[in-house]
Amino acid sequence: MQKIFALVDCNAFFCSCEQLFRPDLRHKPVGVLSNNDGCFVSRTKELKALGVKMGEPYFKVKDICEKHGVHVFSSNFSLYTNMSDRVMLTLSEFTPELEVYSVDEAFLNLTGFETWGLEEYARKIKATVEKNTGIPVSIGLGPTKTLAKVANHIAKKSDKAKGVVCLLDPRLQDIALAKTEVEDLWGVGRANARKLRSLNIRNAKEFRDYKNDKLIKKIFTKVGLQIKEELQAYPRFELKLENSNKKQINCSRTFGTPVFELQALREAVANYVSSACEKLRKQKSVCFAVEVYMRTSPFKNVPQYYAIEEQKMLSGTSDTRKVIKYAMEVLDKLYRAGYEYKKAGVRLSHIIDRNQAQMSLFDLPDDVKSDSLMKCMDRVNARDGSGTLKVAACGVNNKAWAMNRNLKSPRYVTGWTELRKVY
DNA sequence: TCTGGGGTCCTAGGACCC
DNA sequence: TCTGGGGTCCTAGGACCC
Repeated sequence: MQKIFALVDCNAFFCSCEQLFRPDLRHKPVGVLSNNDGCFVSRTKELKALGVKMGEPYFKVKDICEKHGVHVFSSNFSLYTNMSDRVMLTLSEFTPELEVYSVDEAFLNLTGFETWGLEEYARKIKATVEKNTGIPVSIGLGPTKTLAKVANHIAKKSDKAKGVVCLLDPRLQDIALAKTEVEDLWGVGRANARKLRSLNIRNAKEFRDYKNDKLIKKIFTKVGLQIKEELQAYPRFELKLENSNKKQINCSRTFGTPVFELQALREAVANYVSSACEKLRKQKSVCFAVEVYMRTSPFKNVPQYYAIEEQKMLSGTSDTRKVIKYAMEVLDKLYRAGYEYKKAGVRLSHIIDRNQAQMSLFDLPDDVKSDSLMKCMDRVNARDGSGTLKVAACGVNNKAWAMNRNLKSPRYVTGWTELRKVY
């Protein structure tokens, strides 16, 4: 039986979330900035029309924004993840199999739904999501994930499509692929687009019909060939269903103001470790290694320094205090005085399920006391806001390194409102 | 003045083993 | 001085995604 994939993608997701609580901003140019109010990460179509690009640094287009009365927000991730949960919950009612691909995208398995009238069904999904959550979405349908992506791309751009495009008919695939530039394909980035162009492959149809598979595999690896086959309507990427745990957990931030002192770096890194360990405990895992890095600003004409090192641990842990201890050893070793530090980060890796963690002969695994302390901390922070309870190394005030978020919207969705995830 | 953050997957190459 | 071949595991780095 032919498989059928749908890709549901929220339109200008972060902006749509902000507009929900500011109906006066509907149909206006609105943008959301990255952390530290750095660059644009979400734009309404009205803002795109003003020529503001994705990833554009805010300071470069501030003039244009002020001139056209653009409403600009700092990012408010707790709002976005909360809204994302609601969207995904609604989608889960329409399919037995849902893959949450990112905060604003999901793949649905609609195989065997033909009898319902697929396009009608997709329109019903779209209408229901918008009714339940207020978030507008576009939907692409196809026999493979890659073709569903292409369909979605067209659904977003075309006025005629009214938000839904179905690419199950091979004749429509021909037309759609001929109109799709190779760099707009899912999985084709800058480097591989350049390679394809050098073979005189300009659009997705030319790629799909290219004869030399061996050459594609050689210059573009196995994945390149899989993409090509997906364009030929052979499914190569399946839905990823299991709520899979992260294999590495990062936390890094650019500082609001540059940092010179070791003590300030220690505080910042301790905070990043805390947040990473919280995520680690949430997925009931432990890690065996922590990596720390620090850097100066590559955009600034000052002496540059970048250092990174991993510290392995003798036993798996998710105890914030233990990981901080290891991280501080690395940090102290890497730190050089006299540099203007602009960013630091940590990465937890070698992550395994807590139950599978082997006992070590040389180091004590997390004991019951550690577990209950961490549990208590997580509970309080979930209830009263993150950072209510922390370990002392995180510091308490005077955070020169804290993020600038001057344009943040209020806390619209408050308290402990996490929706149960039972997709 | 002001340029984000968090992930995954693949491959090549080295270390090691028999 | 001569010095195979195949397998596995790990890591660094590249590319890509949203």
